[in-house]
Amino acid sequence: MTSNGQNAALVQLRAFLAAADLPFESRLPPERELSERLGVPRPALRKALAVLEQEGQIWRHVGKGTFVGSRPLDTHADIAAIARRTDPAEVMRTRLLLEPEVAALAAIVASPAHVAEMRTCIQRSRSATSWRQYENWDNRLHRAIAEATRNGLLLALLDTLNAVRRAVTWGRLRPDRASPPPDHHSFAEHDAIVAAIEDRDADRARTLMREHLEHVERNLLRPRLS
Amino acid sequence: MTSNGQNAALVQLRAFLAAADLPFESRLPPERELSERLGVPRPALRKALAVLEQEGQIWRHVGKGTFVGSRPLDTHADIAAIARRTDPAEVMRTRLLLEPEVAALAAIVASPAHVAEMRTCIQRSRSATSWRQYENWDNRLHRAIAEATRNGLLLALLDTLNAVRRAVTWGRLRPDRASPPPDHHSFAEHDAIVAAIEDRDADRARTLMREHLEHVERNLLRPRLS
DNA sequence: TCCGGAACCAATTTTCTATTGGTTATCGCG
DNA sequence: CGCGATAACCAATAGAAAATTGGTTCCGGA
Repeated sequence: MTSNGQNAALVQLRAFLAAADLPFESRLPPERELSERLGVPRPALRKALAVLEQEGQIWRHVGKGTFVGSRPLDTHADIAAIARRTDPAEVMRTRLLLEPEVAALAAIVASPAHVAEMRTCIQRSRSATSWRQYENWDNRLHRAIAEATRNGLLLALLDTLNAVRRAVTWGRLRPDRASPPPDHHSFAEHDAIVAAIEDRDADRARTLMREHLEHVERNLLRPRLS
Repeated sequence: MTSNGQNAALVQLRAFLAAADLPFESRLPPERELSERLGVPRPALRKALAVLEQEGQIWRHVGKGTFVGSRPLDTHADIAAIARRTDPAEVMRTRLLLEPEVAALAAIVASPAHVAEMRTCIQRSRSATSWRQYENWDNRLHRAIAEATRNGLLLALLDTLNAVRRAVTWGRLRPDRASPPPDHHSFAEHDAIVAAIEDRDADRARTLMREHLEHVERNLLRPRLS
């Protein structure tokens, strides 16, 4: 029992791949054509292909074909598509996971100019005359903290997160009549976070940011009381 | 000059919109059909539509149609654009910020099926016969951990991060001759991380993931010694 | 001069067809 | 019976063709 038809198929397939020396991500012939070219029945060829796929050398997909290399994970960073498959709670949980760490990192590497930018945002948010204005400056503040990390990639990811958040929250906007009360919890919390960053106290910045977002989350669930 | 044909068109269009009471983002009839229904010539209707568009009540696009509400801002995060403005070090710092928290969250909410998936990836990575195969299963493992958080948005962000990482690292691939040695540091570290997740020990999972990535980072800077 | 009508243009969606990996049924051979 | 090859069929995908739609141009008539 040195070789049956199926093992022969695997050997021939390996030989074919070695001989072809295909570049990465390139497509190899469809199964029907390949089975004919190698003189191997399709079921046997499929088993051989399954082995190679298990080994991670190729990947296949119905309607697309068989490709060399590893299956490309979805690179479609389409905001709308993401927003369709998520919800406000998930957005909040993601912010809660990300932003405390961002604040901690900002505390380590932020420059005085960054801190000044944060202070400006806080001041503008305090003098906002509508919820829309307030939210605008609140967003700018959180982005300023992200900028302070001096990590463009991280910033891009947070921008994506924010775009999704806007897309998800779309439609259920606060009535633009009133404005945030002077004792709104966020004001003091924003101050404390920026102070921690200025003090280079990463742990405190992280904790305060987490608590701040938890308060925001609570207000989201029970929005209309002020 | 109380009303000419064009003003009449605007009035009729407003009446139509009020009567229809269309939900947000919904499409209204194409111009040709609408002009016939309202008994208004198309040029006049178009001017009326232009007014409404100027007012921000509707938006239009060739081939798509006319819609109620405000034009959705097309924010498709372009992987290539991000990759151009970053570098491997930044990618690593971002992973170091994100993935420990992801591991901690996974430890809290992962299901046995998720853990089994991780174990499979580890096993496959151990039996890899080339660095490419190893990296493939390493990626799948890290993604399995992200999936275990049951947070689709977080998963999408990590996929974006990975796409950027690939784009940045592109070209400088390890030679595919050798294979990872059996005592490669990642094997034991992967095992420990998944064990911590299975034990629902979030703190341990976070710490182990951070240490693991720090080792990976060190190996990236001084790559060819094994 | 100005507006309505029609034809035309370009971007987009929709529809149809061909392709492709995956599955199932059937037959042949040992 | 068991195993595998052949063929037919299925579902997902890509690609081309056709239809749709907002925008533009041109011309005739009031």
